[in-house]
Amino acid sequence: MNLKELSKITGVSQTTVSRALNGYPEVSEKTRALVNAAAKQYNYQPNTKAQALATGKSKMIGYVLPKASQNEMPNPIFGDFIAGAAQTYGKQGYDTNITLTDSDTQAETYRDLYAKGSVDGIIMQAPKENDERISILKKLGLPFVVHGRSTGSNDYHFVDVNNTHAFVRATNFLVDLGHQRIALINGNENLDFAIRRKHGYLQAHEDRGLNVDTTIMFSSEMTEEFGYHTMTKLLTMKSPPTAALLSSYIMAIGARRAIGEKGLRIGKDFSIVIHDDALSYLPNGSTHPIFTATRSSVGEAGRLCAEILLDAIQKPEQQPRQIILEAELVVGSSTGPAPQHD
Amino acid sequence: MNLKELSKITGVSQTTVSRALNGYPEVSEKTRALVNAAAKQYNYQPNTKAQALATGKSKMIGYVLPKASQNEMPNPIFGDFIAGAAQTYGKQGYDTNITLTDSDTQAETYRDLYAKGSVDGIIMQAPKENDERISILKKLGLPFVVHGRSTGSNDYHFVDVNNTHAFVRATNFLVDLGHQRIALINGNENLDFAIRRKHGYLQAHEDRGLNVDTTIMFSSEMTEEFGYHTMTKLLTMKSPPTAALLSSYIMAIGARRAIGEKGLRIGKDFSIVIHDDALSYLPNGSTHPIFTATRSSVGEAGRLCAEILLDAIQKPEQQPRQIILEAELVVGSSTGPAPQHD
DNA sequence: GTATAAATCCAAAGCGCTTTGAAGGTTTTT
DNA sequence: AAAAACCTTCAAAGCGCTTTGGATTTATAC
Repeated sequence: MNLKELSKITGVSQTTVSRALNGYPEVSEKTRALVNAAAKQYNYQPNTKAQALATGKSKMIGYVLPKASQNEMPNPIFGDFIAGAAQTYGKQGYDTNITLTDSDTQAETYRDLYAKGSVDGIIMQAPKENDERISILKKLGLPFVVHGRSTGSNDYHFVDVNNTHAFVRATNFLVDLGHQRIALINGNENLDFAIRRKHGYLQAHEDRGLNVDTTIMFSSEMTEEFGYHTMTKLLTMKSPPTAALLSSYIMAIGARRAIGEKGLRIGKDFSIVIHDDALSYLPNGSTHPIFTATRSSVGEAGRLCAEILLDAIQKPEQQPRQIILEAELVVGSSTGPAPQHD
Repeated sequence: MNLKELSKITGVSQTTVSRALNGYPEVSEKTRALVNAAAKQYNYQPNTKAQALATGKSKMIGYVLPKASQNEMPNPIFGDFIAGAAQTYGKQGYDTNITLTDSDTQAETYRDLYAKGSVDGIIMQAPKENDERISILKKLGLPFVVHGRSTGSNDYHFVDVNNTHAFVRATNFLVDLGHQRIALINGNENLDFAIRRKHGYLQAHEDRGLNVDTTIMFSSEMTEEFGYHTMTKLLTMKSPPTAALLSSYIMAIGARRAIGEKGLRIGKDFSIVIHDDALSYLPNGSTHPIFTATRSSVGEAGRLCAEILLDAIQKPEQQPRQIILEAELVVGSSTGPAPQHD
């Protein structure tokens, strides 16, 4: 069923059908009712491609994800993020266009997406420090919002967690409990969020007059396995730390496994604070938190990104909106006073 | 940069430009080179909407995901699945169109997707028993492949794991170790895969002449928390089981937590076999498996789905291709002989 | 050298929609 | 009753591409 057919059926011109359906005022209520009824009856849906071509708007939001590869994996938070964003998209009739690409060609992919006219706006994820993608997107003039942010430039929309502050607080929390040697198990430090968390960790150390020991600072892809291996390594040191900050729940799972294997008790023998993205399939305890954590919902971030982006698409020339979410510090049973030295 | 401009620049007609770029033979190598060079220089990319409109192919694969809600959550395997699929899509220039919808309107969403001409084909996920979506997709004539399958009809493309057999083997493996009371912690049993796994579990019990105890069979959304609560419940029974089958790694993480809290040792005091989707961020041990598991890579399933779908799009009328992957049974340290009764 | 075939190229139509500019029909005003 | 104003509708152009059918040029055969 297309416009022409529907026009024939209703006996009014294509123009009128189009206008009736799109709510234009210059059509009588009589005809509008007639058209609407026919459209419903024949389940007429305007062809999106034709509509996009005619209007110049594709009603698509672009996401560019790195392909799965050795050193890059599908992001476990993506599902929750996009589900959050979709609450906003759905209402306004936007769909999501996902392009997968090798990470070294991401920038080109953005350029192509623009040249091909595939999307009206883009959500950029996992920004690095001085991320070149940002300048490219700015140059293209394609509306975009960054989930996270990129040190280096400042005039773009973003939604980020106050990662620095979160890890300052987390570190202080542990120091207050008497911990002096606190490990950091971080995400890949070419990513902006990981850099900021590290800064927070370092800053708190400085503030509290504690020495930093780079041999208990780690960063890599945030897998369960990395959490496990790192924690195992820590626990077999001559003078192991008594606590650790972990950048994700997933890594903490591995860390917990390592701690369990050594016969130690979390929260007693070893304290852990994690950053909790509030993933739906990994709730950090619904009543009482399992892990003490800095918590910020990635679904909520998705929702906010979407709102800002849709807004930016409608009115392109406006001040960058920059939202920095404060993570809440939730206290669970994975932390306790530092064990006393015998 | 569009066709018309490029045509003006190169001095040949739009027809020729189009043909040169799309590799048609009726254009001399001279002109083709000329056109290609210009296209590269100006980074010309054909407008996808116009192309789609002209050809009738959108070069988009549709996914319909349920919105996040109380009883439905973003699927943690989605990222890996789509990353696998994209290896295939990318090569052939397909992108992914994700529509999020309430789960009770999924069927309509498919119909709309078809009516709007947004996609050339669809990957259907998380099939239920007698899933109405399948008959709708068949009626529409839109190429689709199901990740999983749906008891009830049989004439469609799908890629599934042999869930029944996997859980027969897993159960037998535990029985061989002397376990007599084996719990089942399953996914939501309105989903086809969960039904099949349960069947496998039951069948093995029957084969081995074991009684089935429905009080140690559970099913729900596969979260860490559900794994934890269920395992806690099991361990506090008067006569607790000595082993359990779990439908996902995520749930096993919760189960492990519960077991640890009770001071028991996995593989010694309590045995666990899981189904492992081989998620990239949750590797079940790279050298030695953490959990004994029936393993089948969801990324691989994604790749196969994509291949079949693209094939089906090219040649619509062909026998349904149905791939049933056998899960491998990998033995890790989460299983051991049943503890002897005192 | 002309006739035939092959190789290149192009103008124009069409994909399904939106939107401009104009026309036909009603109602109101003078 | 004619003029002005508005309301409602429509034909046609245009979005950027592909593709048909035809035209023009070049190569091959007679």
